Amino acid sequence: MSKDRVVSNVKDQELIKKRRDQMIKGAISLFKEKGFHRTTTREIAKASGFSIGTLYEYIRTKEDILFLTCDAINDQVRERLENAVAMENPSRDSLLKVIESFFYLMDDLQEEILILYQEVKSLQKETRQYILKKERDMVGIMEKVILKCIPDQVTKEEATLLANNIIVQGHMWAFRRWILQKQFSLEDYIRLQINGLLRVL
Amino acid sequence: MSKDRVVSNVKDQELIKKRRDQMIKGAISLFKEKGFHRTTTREIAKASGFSIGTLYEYIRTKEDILFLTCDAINDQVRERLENAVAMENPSRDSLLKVIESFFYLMDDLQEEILILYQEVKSLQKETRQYILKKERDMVGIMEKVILKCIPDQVTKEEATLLANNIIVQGHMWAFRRWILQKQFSLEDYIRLQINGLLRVL
Amino acid sequence: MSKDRVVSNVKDQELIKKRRDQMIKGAISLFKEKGFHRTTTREIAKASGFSIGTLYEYIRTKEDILFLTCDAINDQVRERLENAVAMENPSRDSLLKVIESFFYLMDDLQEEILILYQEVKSLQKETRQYILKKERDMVGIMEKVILKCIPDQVTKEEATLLANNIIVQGHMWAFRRWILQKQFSLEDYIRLQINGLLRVL
Amino acid sequence: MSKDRVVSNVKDQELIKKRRDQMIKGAISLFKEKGFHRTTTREIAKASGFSIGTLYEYIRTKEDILFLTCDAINDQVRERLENAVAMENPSRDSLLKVIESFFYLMDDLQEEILILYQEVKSLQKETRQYILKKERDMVGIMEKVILKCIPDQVTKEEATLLANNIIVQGHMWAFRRWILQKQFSLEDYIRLQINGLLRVL
DNA sequence: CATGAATGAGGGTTCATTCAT
DNA sequence: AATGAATGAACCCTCATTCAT
Repeated sequence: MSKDRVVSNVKDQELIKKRRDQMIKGAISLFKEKGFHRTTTREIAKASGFSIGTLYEYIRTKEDILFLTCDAINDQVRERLENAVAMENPSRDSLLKVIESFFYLMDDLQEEILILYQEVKSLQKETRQYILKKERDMVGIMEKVILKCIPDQVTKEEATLLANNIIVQGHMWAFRRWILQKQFSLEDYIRLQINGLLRVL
Repeated sequence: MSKDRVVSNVKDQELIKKRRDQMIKGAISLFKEKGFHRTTTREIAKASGFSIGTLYEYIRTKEDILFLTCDAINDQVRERLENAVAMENPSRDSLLKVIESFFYLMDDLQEEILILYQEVKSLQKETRQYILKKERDMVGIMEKVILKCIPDQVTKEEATLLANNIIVQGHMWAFRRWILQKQFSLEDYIRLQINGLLRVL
Repeated sequence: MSKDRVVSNVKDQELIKKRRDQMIKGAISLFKEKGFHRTTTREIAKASGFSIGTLYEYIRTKEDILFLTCDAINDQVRERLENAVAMENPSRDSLLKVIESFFYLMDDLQEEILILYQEVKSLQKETRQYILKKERDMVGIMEKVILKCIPDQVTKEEATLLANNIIVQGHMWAFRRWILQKQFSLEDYIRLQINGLLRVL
Repeated sequence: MSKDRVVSNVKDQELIKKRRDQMIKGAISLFKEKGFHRTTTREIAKASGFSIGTLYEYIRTKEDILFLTCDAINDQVRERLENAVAMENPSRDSLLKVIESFFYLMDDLQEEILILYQEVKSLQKETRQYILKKERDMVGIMEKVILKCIPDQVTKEEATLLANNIIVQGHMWAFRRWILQKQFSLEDYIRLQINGLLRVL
């Protein structure tokens, strides 16, 4: 399990999950507000509803919190993307539906996406690569959907790039909101981007 | 002048420019390596070739260094983009040339782009907005090129989005290199992205 | 409570009192020796018997220490003055006794008085005024004693000035000791000053 | 000469005097505002109208400035007191005139007196004693006036104490202005204090 | 398991002083 | 004699982490 990368003094696995969920929730809201480096472990403990001592019963270092947080965000995105994918049968139209869902998802998780973009670099190499691996998996999912839905229109290579493009177009709604969300409504943004993609597909 | 947002004790304007250039150079190389927060002012001073006391003769706070650095990166990108733009007469082909140049430019300034993506959020609101304004200007340049080169193919709205897409496609070559640069050579990446855009244009 | 003007991370109120008492004791001995500005927080921590980190668990800024110190000195003087006052019934003689006690008290707290004279100005305006208010209260006590003991010999105005004179005559034994204590023994000083006052009273 | 206690690189004695006068003027206005420790040498240089480099041509250390300043204040007080004394022939009345003049003088030099009270302690032992010696001389002057004017009413001892009392009553108009000047006009203060003294004399 | 007081390395910043020009 | 850029020791304060209770 991915969470086993973080060591805890506590044995009770259920409790670990419960406490870490509290922790992640607190951390996300703080990281949104002030970023990882400007957030103190004391603040995270407080936002999580327990003491600094207790916090350290469930992690080893502050970086562990960042890892758990990034991982949780990743999982959330992935799960919801997989749900969207599962609902559709392969067809050009369903691909568009998936893309649309993904854009809505990104709108929903804007701040979380921002955290990923800005803080992953603070993870140690090994942990960072673990997170990036998951992101790669996400691209893989999108790529597979593309290849399944429009096998004749794209090469493998093109599908890979397309998957990346689509995902980054979702992300950019979050990380470039200071420019995009001033000029486009979410619906316009989705319509226009899908329009652009349509000509390609 | 943009640099006047940062106060210096030293009066000699030329010297200020010289020292700040040293500073920016040192800071960029350190920020690349360990990010803004993990870099100490002492390290920056050393990398710049002078003492910590001297460093603080040319800035007021550590954040000033980040601002100067981001601003310098921005200027560099902008200048080179403007050069590329200036070389071409308006035509569909020349638009492609500009895009290509931009992608090469992004390849060249990968690490600098990464700094922008990851550290701008550490600036104070006002300063951050100053930097973002410049980024908006950059989009404006690209948008204008599009509208000049292919006025009949795109609406104003589409041009705006296209400009953003192109720029972010350039950026992603930098910030997603862990995935893209494993699967594509720069030339392939450019070719494929431009191919995709061709169908749109 | 006056001490609540200073914020602490620690919750245990008794511990706060204990640690701050250690702190004040250490600070006084250092301020006596080298003054507020030449004393470092590390020295205060050391003199208090704990680490710099612990020091800052009980205060927010170095100035807080000065405030706590001044306030503690003030309280000490006041308490002992009130004790002296409480022991006497109103009469001309008892007024003299109170004055005498006050002079002995000043001899006892010479160095502390010096700290007040020299460092209060380093407090922020608001805090300084809080301390000065307490000093005004002290004058009020003395004034009341005068008015009670010799109501027929002095107007309200004269009592006010007299109270101030007496208090400053006490203080000057401390802050002019380099001249007074070379020429007078404490007993002589008290005798002579009271003699002078006698003619007035 | 007292000023020779401070070493200068510059030879021209007149220039030294001129520059140091500028310096003292600047320093006094800054010390009034923020005290010795919170004033930087750069600020003093600027307020004096020359560069930090020039400042250090005329002194050796920051403390030298404090010394020169205290000494200048002392001299000013002394000179004006001596003038007042010189104008009178010995008599009980002229003593009162001198005292009155002294009080007016203290009102005039309030802030300067405050500087003396709060900053002299920052001088090195030897220098401090030099300043205190001058203050002792001032007491001597007052004492002599008393003994000359009312030789039959006071013993030598009483005269000494009286001189100190008068001087401190003058000073307290400055250092306790936060309480006295709220309740008394200068004229009332002088009248009342002299009234008190009258009964003694 | 939970708590929170204690720790001290380390960070940003200041400023008296020097010295080459 | 005047200048002001350069220096670095030293200061205040923070905060991740530990550990006794």
